[in-house]
Amino acid sequence: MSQPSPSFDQLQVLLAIVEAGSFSGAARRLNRAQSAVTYAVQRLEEQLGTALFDRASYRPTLTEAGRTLLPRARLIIDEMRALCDHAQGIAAGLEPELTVIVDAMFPMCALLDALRTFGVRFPTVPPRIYVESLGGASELLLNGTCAVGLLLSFSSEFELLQRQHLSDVTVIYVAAASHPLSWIEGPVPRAELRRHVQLVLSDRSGLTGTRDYGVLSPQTWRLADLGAKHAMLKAGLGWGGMPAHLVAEDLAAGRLRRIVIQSEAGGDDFITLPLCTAYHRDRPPGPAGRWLLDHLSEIIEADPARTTAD
Amino acid sequence: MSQPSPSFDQLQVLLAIVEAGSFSGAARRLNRAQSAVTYAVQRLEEQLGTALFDRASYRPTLTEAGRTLLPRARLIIDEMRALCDHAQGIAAGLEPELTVIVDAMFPMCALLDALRTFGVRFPTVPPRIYVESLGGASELLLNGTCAVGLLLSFSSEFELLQRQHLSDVTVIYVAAASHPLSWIEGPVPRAELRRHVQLVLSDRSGLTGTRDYGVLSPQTWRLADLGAKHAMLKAGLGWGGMPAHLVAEDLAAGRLRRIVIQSEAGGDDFITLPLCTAYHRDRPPGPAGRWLLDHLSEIIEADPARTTAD
DNA sequence: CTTCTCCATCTGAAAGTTTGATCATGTCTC
DNA sequence: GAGACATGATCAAACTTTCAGATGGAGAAG
Repeated sequence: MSQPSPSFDQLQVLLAIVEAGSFSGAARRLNRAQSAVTYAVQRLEEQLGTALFDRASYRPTLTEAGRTLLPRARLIIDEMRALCDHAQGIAAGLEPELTVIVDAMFPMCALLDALRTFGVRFPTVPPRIYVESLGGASELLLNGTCAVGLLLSFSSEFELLQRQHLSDVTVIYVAAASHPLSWIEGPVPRAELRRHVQLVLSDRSGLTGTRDYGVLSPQTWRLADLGAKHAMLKAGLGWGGMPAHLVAEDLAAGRLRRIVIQSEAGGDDFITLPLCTAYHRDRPPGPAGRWLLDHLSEIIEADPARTTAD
Repeated sequence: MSQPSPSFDQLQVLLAIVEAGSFSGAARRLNRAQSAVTYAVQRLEEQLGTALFDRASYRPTLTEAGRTLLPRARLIIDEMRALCDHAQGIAAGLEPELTVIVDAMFPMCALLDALRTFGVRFPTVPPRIYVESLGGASELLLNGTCAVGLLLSFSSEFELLQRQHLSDVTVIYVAAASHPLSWIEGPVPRAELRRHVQLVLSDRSGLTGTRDYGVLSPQTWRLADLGAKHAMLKAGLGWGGMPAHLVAEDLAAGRLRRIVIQSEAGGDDFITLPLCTAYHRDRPPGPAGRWLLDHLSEIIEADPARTTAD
């Protein structure tokens, strides 16, 4: 019973008629004969099983069915146009999609800013964002899952990744306001730190090896997710390092307190980790990926404060 | 340069191939010759300007372009199928859409329940909901904007509307906890009420005429929107009647207090307004509208508490 | 009343699509 | 490793769909 589905072209004719207000007007607009338009509409109506236009009056007017079906037709046409644009972009050398791996420590708001512009500049390249920590992040670049990465550049596998330094992220030590360490006035002696559980971001990939960064306590809980670490810090389950921009709000609101570590030689009481853009040498990104990395460099160069606060 | 857009049929072939895993499998599934499938894919690839399948291996595999384009194709096909279903529903006598006018006093959650089932039962009839108060509601039925209505049945124009009683909504008088009337212990004398501003739901349609319901104070503020009245009551700007089910939460939380009116003859201290379904006699609803009204009757008959609480 | 524009219909011609046969190639079974 | 089997590309012929151009009736405009 169901006739072959309406063709895409028929829907375009339908739209053209509605916009032009008449069959022959649509024919002129489409550079076709009026009889072709009439024919297309007749076939469409036949396939849908319902009249779309009321020809009783001089100007054809949409029936109620036509009126409610119209938005669906418009949607289909828009989607088809998007598909064609997408394909055309691919044909012109753009990536079909852009997979991005972001280290959880990376200042997300800089990336979001960049992606906003990216969406306008490359509407046909849908981005796909992965978030991982430490070695897990570079692994996605190495195994080809992601085309470009925004990473911490201390990882060990230098050879295969092409990297470019971006900026630094500041990691400070914090604990919940309810945590015993918060009660101590002034710098905290290292001996005291060792008596409390430290929450350490870990890494199931094994790529960062056994090296640990900033681990001061013998009692550690390992977490593979920075969000989970954040939550456990706020819950008072331990102390540990966090990127400054991720805890600024909690510090201001008093939910977390900064822990200043008593240092032997008056050294820094925070850690600076270098951020970088990266991609696999064997699979350099296309124009869209290239643009995203360059644009991020510009953004962060223009406003380095992003990585330390907000 | 841009060839004529791909046809809908070509996308279907694309999907069939992906599902079947081979060209000839797709051909069997579509009851067509294998050469037709090959031809369709070739044309599609030519029109899109990019290869979709990698034929190097025995089984054709999607290229990256094909993989990212596939969801778009699927979406278009689904939308087209929805359009056809919609049209088929219309052809079978269903309404193209169902416009419903709901009185603001009507217990919305009963309608939401009904609409949930409605969406499953009539996936091709998109509902369109209007909310108005009093005469404004029946007016939309009378002028043909809406096919069915859920109204208070005290309005005056009986002749043109076909109505069916549903249930009653209980209107009680309330004031904010901060309002002077809330401070009075026990029933409030009418003389006291007259000294405070009463918020009265009004009606710009003029259909309910000059009749007022439950207006007790000479000082009135008229509001055409029940939500606004609710907000102003909570802000303590006056006292007034509200459907019990809309203020139950506020009463429980103490934001609003009920006002019991001292009555001369021990009468009720609340108002009962009859609810009804309605439609214009000249434009009876189709199957979908009919179903919605009947189903609402059943729901409310099964659980009349909906209209008084929750 | 004339002229213009509108849409439906008819016709043959052009374009697009399908079929069935054939071929080269890759996979599976024994 | 040989034969059976399945796959995709290609081609020509039959077929279907779509198109342009001409014609006619009906409403709108002057």
